[in-house]
Amino acid sequence: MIDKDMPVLTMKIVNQLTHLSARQIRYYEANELISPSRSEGGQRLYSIHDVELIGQVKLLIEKGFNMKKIKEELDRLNRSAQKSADETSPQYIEEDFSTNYIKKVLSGESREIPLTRGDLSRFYKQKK
DNA sequence: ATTCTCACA
DNA sequence: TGTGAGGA
Repeated sequence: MIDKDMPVLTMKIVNQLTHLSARQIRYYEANELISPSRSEGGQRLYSIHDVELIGQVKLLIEKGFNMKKIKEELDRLNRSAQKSADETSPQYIEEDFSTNYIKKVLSGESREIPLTRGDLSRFYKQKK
């Protein structure tokens, strides 16, 4: 199982997953919209959860929201969705399709990854 | 080969 | 937001 909060994705992978530039992704971080961890060498390591967040940010930007508004919106969505998530155990990705998919990405076996936010969400399952 | 920070002829 | 410099 891969925990959704495990920091295992490099910038390159996230670029492919989100179709966003490293510049844009770092900019989101500068505005406290995401909080990737760092490797010993200082490289950012993103979790699946981070990627989902980035996808939401991308959508809101396309709707014309500025960074301040997006942060407020994200916080609001988080608070309402967190109440139910807090009581449950950590979320996991299904061991079959999504895990194999992630492994392909991590191994570099899969180069082009035309995924949209909507596509990505289908890889996850809420564990109750 | 990748990513990081900083700064803008 | 892009991009080049300079370093890890």
